[in-house]
Amino acid sequence: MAQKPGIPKGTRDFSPTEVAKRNYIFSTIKEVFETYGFQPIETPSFENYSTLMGKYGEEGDRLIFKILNSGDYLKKVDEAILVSKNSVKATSQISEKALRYDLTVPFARYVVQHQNDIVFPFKRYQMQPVWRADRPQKGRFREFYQCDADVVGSKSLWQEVEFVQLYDAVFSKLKLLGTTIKLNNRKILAGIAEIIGEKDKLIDFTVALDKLDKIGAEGVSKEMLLKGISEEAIKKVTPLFNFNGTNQEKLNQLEELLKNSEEGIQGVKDLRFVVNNVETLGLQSANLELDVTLARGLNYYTGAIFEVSAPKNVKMGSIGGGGRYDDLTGIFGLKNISGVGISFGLDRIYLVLEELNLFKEVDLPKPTILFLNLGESEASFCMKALVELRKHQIKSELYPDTAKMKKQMNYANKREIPFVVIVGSKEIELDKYTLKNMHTGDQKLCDLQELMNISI
RNA sequence: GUGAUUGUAGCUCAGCUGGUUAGAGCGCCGGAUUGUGGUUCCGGAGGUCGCCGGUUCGAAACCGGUCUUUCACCCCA
Repeated sequence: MAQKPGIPKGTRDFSPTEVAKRNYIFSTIKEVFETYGFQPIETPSFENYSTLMGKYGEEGDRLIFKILNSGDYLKKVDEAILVSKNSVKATSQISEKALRYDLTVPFARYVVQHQNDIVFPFKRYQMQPVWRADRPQKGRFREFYQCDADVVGSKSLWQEVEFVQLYDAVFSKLKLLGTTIKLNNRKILAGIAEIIGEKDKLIDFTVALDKLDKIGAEGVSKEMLLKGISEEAIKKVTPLFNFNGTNQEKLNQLEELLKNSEEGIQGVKDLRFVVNNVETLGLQSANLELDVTLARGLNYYTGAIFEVSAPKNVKMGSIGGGGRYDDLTGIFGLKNISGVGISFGLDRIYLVLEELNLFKEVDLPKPTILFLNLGESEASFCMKALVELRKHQIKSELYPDTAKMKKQMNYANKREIPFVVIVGSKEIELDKYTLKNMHTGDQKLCDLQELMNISI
């Protein structure tokens, strides 16, 4: 009985056209990365279990794909753990490898491991798949690509300015106009938490605040109360629920609100540097928007936080994100190295471009000329011509089987091959080729040199 | 992990409140047309109705479980 074919949940096959479109995005991002001075690295698809675990929070640990040990892996597990059916404890005993969850942690590991060979500040980019054991939904897969660019070993805020420009450059180049680059700073969030006297609830506070545009001011207040944040504190942050105006106006408001928090004031200063310089330099198509509710990846970001949303008419989660982490490599033993980076979500960008019909005509690698196969000696004659054509980079192929002409013509038609060469006994005798233009239907007898002059 | 949702031919889908040989369009293969494709006409192959179990005289249809699809929550790109 034949097995029904299928692929795991949240994974996809890509057709030639899809691959071509994806490559178009890849090469665009890559080109801009290199223009900005980044160099590529690659890391393994899977890392040591211990390298990844505990780096993304409890939720992250759950979403990491673990790889089962080889051999009789249950034999070594403590009897007590097996009996207790404690999955978490058992996992650490039956798995010592796990699939990459993002590109940042492996990069941190890379930097520490190769610190002696790296010239700091180190600017690297990396475009590889990552895996998450998430439940798939719109724009969310279990295998997807991230395109990251990070700088380690520099605390300069010019990097933040450059990353905003880089985002703008890529999306402009992709003709994806009207994206919004949201900018925040963890110091602002920490400052606010300090002002309202809920410093220890920073994470709960920001996670709730992050949902403002989704559940509204009322929903946010409710969630904050639920997390044990006092009513009085919530009252103090209400101005943030209606936070608008230009970036400069927002900065002024924040300055006033945070005047009693040293950290908060530093955050305002940092943001002002970035905002002012981006304003001076200008952006091609993106909008830079200060967003105090932005709180993604707070587990490790310490300074700037970025997130890019697609143009407003497209319903899609963020298509990019990033931020600064002052002690990126600390967990692997290299202290005082600051990192800042951004990421492009290739698969989501693809969906957005598709929805907005922004893929230019993709060049599918397909032959310009198909030689029909009308028999063994004819095929042999054609192969000699093919050798020459291919030496001249002319994409060409011979229909592999001797089949009816209708069938071979059909094949050329379906693959949209623009030219067909017909060689029968007549042509062999004349040492010529009948070249047929599949678009116009015209055909003419020509020699090898004329075949080579085909340009399409 | 929680809550919904989907699953019938290669593809897109019909199939009435359970009733006997499960249909269409497109695609595929062959022929009309043995050195000429896209059009047309004719013919053909292809499905244990996602899987397992239950209810029933009888299940593609009803019920339960499981997998899958899509979506929301959580979280994230």
